[in-house]
Amino acid sequence: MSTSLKPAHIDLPAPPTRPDPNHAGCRGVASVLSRVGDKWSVFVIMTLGDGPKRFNELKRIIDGISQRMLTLTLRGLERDGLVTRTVFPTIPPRVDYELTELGRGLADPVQALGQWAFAHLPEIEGARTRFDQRNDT
Amino acid sequence: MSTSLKPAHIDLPAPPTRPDPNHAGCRGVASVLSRVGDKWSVFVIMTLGDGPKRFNELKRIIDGISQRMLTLTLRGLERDGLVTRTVFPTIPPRVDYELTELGRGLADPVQALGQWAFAHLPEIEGARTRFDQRNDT
DNA sequence: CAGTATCCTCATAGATACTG
DNA sequence: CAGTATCTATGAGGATACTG
Repeated sequence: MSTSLKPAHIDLPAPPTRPDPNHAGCRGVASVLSRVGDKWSVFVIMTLGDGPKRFNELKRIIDGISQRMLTLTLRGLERDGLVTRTVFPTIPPRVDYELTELGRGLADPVQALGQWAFAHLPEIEGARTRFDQRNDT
Repeated sequence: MSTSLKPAHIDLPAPPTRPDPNHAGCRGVASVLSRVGDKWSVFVIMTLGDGPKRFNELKRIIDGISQRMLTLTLRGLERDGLVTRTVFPTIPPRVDYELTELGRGLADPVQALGQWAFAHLPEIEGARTRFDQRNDT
């Protein structure tokens, strides 16, 4: 595997000079947002939101994700204690992924953000269009 | 400038085959989370949370951010309608950045996520340590 | 002061092939 | 079925130098 499970963007840059509580929080936020904001984690968390799923089940539902990326995303989430990985030693093998209590807790604020995003998507897209028109030609 | 203001990870991959409402929401979420989850946007949004700031003021406060990345991040946020950029044609020039109404609205769910992150950071770090011990040898 | 313009590096993510 | 292994490209992000 070429990609480490401890990506650089999770262990963040230079510590703040001021021990500002806002900043301490910010580092934590950013650490979680890096995890949650990467290309696929949200999809996986949301998909697991309505019950445990198997590997290829996730792959089918999320569509567009490569096998490799699904594996890496799941390992990352597992590392952070957000999902559990349960292996059933049958033939063919079966592996279930499920949100932990922690993972379900994370799903809430993420969904809040999601609802905000959904509600304001028209505004944002409008702003993007206007900005691009001002700057394109 | 080598980096586009319309990064590929914001205009997302293949559209879902099923018009699942959950999925439509997910794409929106992911779009915003990509913006919010990139390396610096959260810091900027949070820093602007307590009032407008100037370019170098932001650069000093956020520390670790390069001039280039601050510029790009601010442009991205401006493009999405989350911050305004106000130029005072004085000498030396002065440019103020400020959260828009939209930006302040985003700050709320982001802070919610941030508080969750801060509250559960010990759990997450514990999980990471245990995972790494299981797999490092 | 507030940026652009370049150059460079390395991590992220896709495609493909192979395996227990 | 559920992964690993390998190769490759793309582009995010840093360093530095220059400018209105």
